[in-house]
Amino acid sequence: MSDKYQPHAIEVKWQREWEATELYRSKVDWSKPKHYALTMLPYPSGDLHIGHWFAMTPSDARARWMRMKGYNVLFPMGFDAFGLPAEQAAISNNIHPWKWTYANIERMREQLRSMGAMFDWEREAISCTPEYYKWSEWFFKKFYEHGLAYRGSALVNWSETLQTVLANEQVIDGKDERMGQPVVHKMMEQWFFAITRYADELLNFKPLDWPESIKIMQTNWIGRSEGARATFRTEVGGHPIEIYTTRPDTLWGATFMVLAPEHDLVEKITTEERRPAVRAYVERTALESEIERMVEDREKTGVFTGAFAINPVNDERIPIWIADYVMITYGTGAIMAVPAHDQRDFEFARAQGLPVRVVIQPVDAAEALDGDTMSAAYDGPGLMVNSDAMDGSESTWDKGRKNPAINRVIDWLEATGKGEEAVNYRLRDWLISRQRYWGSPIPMIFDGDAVIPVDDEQLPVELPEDVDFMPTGRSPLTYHEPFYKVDEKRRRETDTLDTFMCSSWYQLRYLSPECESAPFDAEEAAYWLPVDVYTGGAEHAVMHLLYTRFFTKALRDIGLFDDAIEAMRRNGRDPAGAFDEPMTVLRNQGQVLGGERQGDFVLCGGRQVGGRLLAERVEVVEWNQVPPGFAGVFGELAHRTENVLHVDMAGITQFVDVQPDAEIIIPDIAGENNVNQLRHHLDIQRMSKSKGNVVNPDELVAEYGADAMRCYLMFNFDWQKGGPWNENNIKGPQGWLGDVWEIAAAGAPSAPGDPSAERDIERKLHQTIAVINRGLEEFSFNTAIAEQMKFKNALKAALRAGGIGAEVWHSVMNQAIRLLAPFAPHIAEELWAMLGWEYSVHRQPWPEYDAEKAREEQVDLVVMINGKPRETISVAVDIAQERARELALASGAAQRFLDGKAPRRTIFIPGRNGTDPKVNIVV
RNA sequence: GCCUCCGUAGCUCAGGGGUAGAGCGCUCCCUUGGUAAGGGCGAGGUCAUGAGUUCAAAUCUCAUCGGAGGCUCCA
Repeated sequence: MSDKYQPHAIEVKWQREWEATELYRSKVDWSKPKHYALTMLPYPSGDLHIGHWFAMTPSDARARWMRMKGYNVLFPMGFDAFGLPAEQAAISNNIHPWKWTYANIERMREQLRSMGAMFDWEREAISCTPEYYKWSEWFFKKFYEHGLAYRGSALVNWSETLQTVLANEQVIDGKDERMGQPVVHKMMEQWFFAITRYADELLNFKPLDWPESIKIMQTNWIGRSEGARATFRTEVGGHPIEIYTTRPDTLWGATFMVLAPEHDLVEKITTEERRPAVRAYVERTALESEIERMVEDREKTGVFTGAFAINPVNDERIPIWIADYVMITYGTGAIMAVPAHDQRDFEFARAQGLPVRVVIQPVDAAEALDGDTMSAAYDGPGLMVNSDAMDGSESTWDKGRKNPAINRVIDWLEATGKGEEAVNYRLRDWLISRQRYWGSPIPMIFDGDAVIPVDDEQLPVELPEDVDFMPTGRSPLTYHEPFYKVDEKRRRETDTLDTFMCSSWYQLRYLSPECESAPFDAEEAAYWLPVDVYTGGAEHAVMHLLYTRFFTKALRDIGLFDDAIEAMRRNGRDPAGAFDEPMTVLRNQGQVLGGERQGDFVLCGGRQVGGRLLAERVEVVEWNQVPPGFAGVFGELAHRTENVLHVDMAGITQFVDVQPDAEIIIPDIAGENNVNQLRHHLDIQRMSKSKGNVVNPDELVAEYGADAMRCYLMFNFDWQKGGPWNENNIKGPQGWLGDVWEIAAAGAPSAPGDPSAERDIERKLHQTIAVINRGLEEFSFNTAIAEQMKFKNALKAALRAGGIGAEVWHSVMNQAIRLLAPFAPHIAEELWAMLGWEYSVHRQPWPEYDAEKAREEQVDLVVMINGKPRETISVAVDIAQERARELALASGAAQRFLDGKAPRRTIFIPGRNGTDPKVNIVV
């Protein structure tokens, strides 16, 4: 028996043993309750980073805990393997995406194994294999057959850098989320999924236990608003211009209309006289990138089309303008402009000298609003004015029908046929075609104008391997004739599917990755679905997490879960609601950030010119070691750009220009030093290679062992928040595991038991179980581990104090190791074996919490005077209220403060869940 | 600008009307045949600030300040 904890000696050994004995194979067993724990699958970038460990190992601990609690747990793993990086590697390193991806997967599988997680590798799914994407293609076909996939022309986000279109969700601040390069709008014919049809159902989060922030983000993203649609007509030609507004109560205040520059009607209605100006404006807008259009406080620009429209509510003639503040992608791409009550319209009206007419007058304002003098739009409550029959209607802050004025106007619009109630969404349909090679082919064939799906028997349409990667960024499929040419007439679709489509259903493929007759086995789906707990990063809030919800609902409506529903019934389980949502519970982990780094402390000598020092000499010294009489600049190096140092000198930033021939002295770095070697201060921020603050999990495992790593990650952060990396803190969990090892290795004490000491450790054990249970339940891994550490201390103290008999010690150790198993699976397994218990600790039941055993017998009764604690009296835990009051009043503190007088009142607070009982005496 | 979350010990975080807590770190002491270590004792906090509610506020309410994330010409 080894008396020292040596992680490396045991970890690989147990990982092999677990695999050899199929410890983590999960099979359908209708006699047991199921638990499908899922953690987001990685992209095979080639290296597992600390973020993967942080996301996956706590999830693993929780899955293990559920298993010990008696659930049949499925905890699978796979790879989201299509995507741009593979293609970029192909272009720049001349390596085929297949090779690159598979090599990375091989490597990452090994890295994942070193976590000691309970992944069931028999269920691994990889999205870029033909066995997998056959079904991605098949789903596409099903969607197409059911009208959920369609080809449409739309203004799309086009990335010149990536040579592909992107979904709205993939464009951030006008740049692509991957490379951060500008995205422009372009009219293109593309494939879409009709996600907007599910907008309302996607807004229903009632069945979901998801973080509030994600629900809010999705709600905002879907952006439902209520209002009305109305049709204006052009004065000449009578072209209808449909508008959407959330403020139909201000229809009478429309003094002009604005169309988005891309609007279809612009060409038709523009007068000959205005055409040159309008064309110039439209062209200018098209060239502008999204970023330029989004600059804040941008001055409103636009041009008059020369055309007029008739306002249907009052037959008024108003000018039609075009302006880039109206977006073609929102609503109908055309607005009625009500400058008096909409700030944007107001700014535009003032900039262009257009009239402003008040139609909502606030009731109790000191002065009535006047369109000619007001300095900002008024969007508050009031009474409708200048609105014919609607005058006097009360408009409130409420939106939609809840607002009496809006309600009345909508009724009137509908009665007169001038408009109708309408709901609008910010959400657009999901653009799913990508002009890339490394993705699932879209199983469609063009035959002239006709579009024909590929026969099921011919699926999958396989990606050809013998393609040439050109540095143009164009997809190789577009010039690979054997692929696209079906025959003289017919041509295959060369666009591929957005990888988010592949990851929208991977939780289903895990159920039966080998299944050849269907995307998933109905029996497996009936047993395992839905996912009970899903863990992963919050960065997927509005992409993956919205798409996969849509996907599940679409599959349900197409009827693809019908067999599973039938199987569920057959096995006596109620299928109600089981296939409405993919994941019942969602929790997001935070991010592990780079650690903070102190800048060098520097002494800079040279001559002072203006506000800066031209340094001839810079020396790195010990913190605050400034020679007496030193005349230059000294302090922490806060920042450096090229040769300019920002030195923090007692809180004031001093600028130091290091001269080209200056002498740089850095004692830690041998040889001649240069300015680039100076270490400047680094704030806590994301880990990235360029910042040089990335940590490598493989090296850490080699140094500390997987168990210590797992425990450090769980202990040192609030999991749902994340935080800065601090390697120094690994010592805590490492020392704890070492202590546990020693305690276990020490063997049972031979002394006879003292019932009181044994009762104490037993009580402590059960109190610990309660806290760990709660910690795991709530993803509060840090508190669970802190409690284990405390228990270790108690165990150690008890052993030193003596009085624990062999029988109790064995029972306590047996349970303590089981408590440790989910967190540190290797050491737990080793100690379990070392103490002679049967393989495996991971097949043991979780220790049962016994409230009776956790109960304290004696507690301190706190005597408070006017709410301030003054004295404690040791009493029985179940002390009666009357007795407590008596004891409190008799206490020295009470006597002193009361000084013979009667108390004004006394308040008894019983001790509940661990708190002491109290009596507050008000004097 | 709007929405959400968060400010508790040096650090990372629990608690959440009723005595201010944990781990790490730190001080001091012991060990010097576990030693690039081990053991023991201890110090550390106006719970961001201000007001209100209450017998009692770190906890509830409001305001202010500070931090993180998301949305943003959304008609």
